[in-house]
Amino acid sequence: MSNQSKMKVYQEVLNEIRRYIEDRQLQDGDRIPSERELSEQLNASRSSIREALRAIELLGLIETRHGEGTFLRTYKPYQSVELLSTFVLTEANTKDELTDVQFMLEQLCLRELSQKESLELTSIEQMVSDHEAVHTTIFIQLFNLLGNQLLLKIWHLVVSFNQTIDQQRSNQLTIQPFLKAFINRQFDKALNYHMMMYDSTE
Amino acid sequence: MSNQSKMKVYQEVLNEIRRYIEDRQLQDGDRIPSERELSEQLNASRSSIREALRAIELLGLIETRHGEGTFLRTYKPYQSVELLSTFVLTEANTKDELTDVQFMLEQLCLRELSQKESLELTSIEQMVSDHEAVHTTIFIQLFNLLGNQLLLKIWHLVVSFNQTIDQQRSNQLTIQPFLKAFINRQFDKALNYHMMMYDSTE
DNA sequence: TTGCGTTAGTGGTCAGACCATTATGAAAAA
DNA sequence: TTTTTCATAATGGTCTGACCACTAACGCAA
Repeated sequence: MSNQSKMKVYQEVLNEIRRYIEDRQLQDGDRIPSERELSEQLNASRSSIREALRAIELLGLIETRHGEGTFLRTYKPYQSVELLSTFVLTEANTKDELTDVQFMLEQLCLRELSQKESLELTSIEQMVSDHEAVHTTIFIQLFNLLGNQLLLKIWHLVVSFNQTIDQQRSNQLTIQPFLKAFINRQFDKALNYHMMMYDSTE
Repeated sequence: MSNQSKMKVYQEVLNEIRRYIEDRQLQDGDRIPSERELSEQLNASRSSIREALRAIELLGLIETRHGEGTFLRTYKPYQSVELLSTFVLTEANTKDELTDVQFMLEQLCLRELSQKESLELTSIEQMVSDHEAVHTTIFIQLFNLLGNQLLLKIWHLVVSFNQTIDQQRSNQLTIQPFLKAFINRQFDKALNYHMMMYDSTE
């Protein structure tokens, strides 16, 4: 490995793998070269390759199948969940910041939606009748309605971190009125209900 | 390693380390046993120990110092967020989405600031006289004023990805009035100027 | 054609070696 | 005595090579 900078080899490997994925526009389910191939191509020992792979595996970015290979995987944070929860709990600041950001992003989403003229509400309306609808599910739909995939990803990332330390945020008592207000385009009312979700649990 | 379940060794090691920290109530800066000690105590090879340690190092939970040892470190999600962003932001995001998100985050920041009663504006006021002040610099200050480091980090990441394709967004003609309006707490006016920065270049 | 066993490729794990860096303490110098 | 110097031990960083376990693919036999 070109170890020019004093960066560790496994860090460099990380970058190389990322670049590899980027260049080839790999997507969910696509295969990554075998550890031995990477070892040869990147001129690093298999140990170092593995250190990098194990790290991104723990992050939830890849999936490893014994005897088959290593595969890209859409980010599912639940690998690191338990792990982080033990550590993060102590840091009150961090927890608050996470919650705040999640709240602000959701509020942002609602505000943006309120300025759209036409909204395709069928998916939302379905959830009113579905009493199992959860906070996360709902906002996935709402962010989808906005159409900005990047914002959805960012929000989803924040949520996943937040879920490690915090619990189910809203109950049916606030969710149903919230949804109904939103569908009727009473956005101020919806924003109020949304705020209540965070007030009640904090 | 007891490898009873088909869980990988490095996963078990992860749990053991977590338990170790928990039992002893270790805190920021405390030392973790050396790789060789852990290897012996947990009955696992040093490679497996290292795979586990590298993983949590990447998460930002520990810090490693060559020749000294491995130390616990207060967890801040910034590192993980940054790492994940390189994977998440890279994926097929259109330039428009990046710009939109940047704009929305800045707007969010301004809105939040407008609701604060007291603002420490000295740092902002300095920039009015400093005619070299740049869009990025200004908003770093503004996000700092908000106080949420995570939001700043997210915005900054978006900007850094955006700058690769887009350049200097605002010129002095819009920046100066924007700053003055903000300082005088004319937030609606400031928001307008902010919008103009994006209108003119799009 | 169908079924089965061999085989090659892959990840999982280990042991041991060597290097680079740091801390420590003993010996030498002041 | 105090300070400096330097050898030594301990630590992380990296590599090599080996072996096991699992999977898929291929070819041969029924």
